[in-house]
Amino acid sequence: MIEFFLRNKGRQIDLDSTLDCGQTFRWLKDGEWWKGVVRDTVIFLKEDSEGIAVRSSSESLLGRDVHQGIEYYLGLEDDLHLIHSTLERRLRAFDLKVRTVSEKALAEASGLRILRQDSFEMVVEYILSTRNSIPMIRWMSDRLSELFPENRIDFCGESFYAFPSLSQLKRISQEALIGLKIGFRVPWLLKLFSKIETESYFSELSTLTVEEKLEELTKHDGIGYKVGSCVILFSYGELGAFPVDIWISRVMKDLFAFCGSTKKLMQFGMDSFSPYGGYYQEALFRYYRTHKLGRDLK
DNA sequence: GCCCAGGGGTAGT
DNA sequence: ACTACCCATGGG
Repeated sequence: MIEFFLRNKGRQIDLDSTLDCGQTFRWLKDGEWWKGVVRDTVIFLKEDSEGIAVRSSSESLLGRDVHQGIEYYLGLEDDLHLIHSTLERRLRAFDLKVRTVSEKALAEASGLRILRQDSFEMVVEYILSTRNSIPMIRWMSDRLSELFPENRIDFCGESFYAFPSLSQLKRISQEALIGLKIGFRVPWLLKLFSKIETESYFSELSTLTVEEKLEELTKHDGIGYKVGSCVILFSYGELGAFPVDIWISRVMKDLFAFCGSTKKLMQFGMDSFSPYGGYYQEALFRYYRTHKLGRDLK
């Protein structure tokens, strides 16, 4: 076991809002510790005012030293001061209600960071997210991982499962997926698993522009603008991506009196809050959900 | 652009 | 028990 302490050094992070805001599905809080699997490494995180205590099952993470791997994964390299001040500048173009609500939302999300997750895992999990709740997405994703005993990692007396690779999922049967209550999403996943040749297909998309990434991802069944922009934001660190779900479309109507298709709302968000629309979107999403606002809108 | 199926868990009443 | 609601997409 590797154990170390990651000092804040002025970089704020709030693990609760970062790991429980809908951008990631498999992290669980157990007492004071957040427990999760990043690729094939089990990570435990515990936060205090000085920084984050880290326990890791491996010395390396994402092809780097685990210290640097964690900093990358948690988005600690993002300059939150710059991001928030840029967003506040963009917000000056709007009226007092927009600015007031947005500033509250941003203040409450002051330690929320965008993660850099695995692109293949994000694609599969966000296809599963279609018309689904976060606990069910977590359940499906965990059961899917447990189908592969070779993915088990024992750490600190508990068992964890790494998310399956594409080559593993190519071997999975339609019946097995149906058994995981994946329902109408099964044909989308089967088509994806058979069509894509190597997992590097997804990581290679990182060199494309946001528009090109969206165009490529939405070629696949089960990936529309919402799922595609989530993958782009949460795995490629495209901080301008602006996923539009039911909550964000309520926000757009409530704050901006803006109605329209997912694509139009997404484009409005990307254009208006460039290059950090993703951070603004997460703050609004969290604010409206935690305060249960806008539910009487459509 | 509009409408609708797809399935099951769960929180609120 | 019953209802409304889930971080939508694809096809008609």
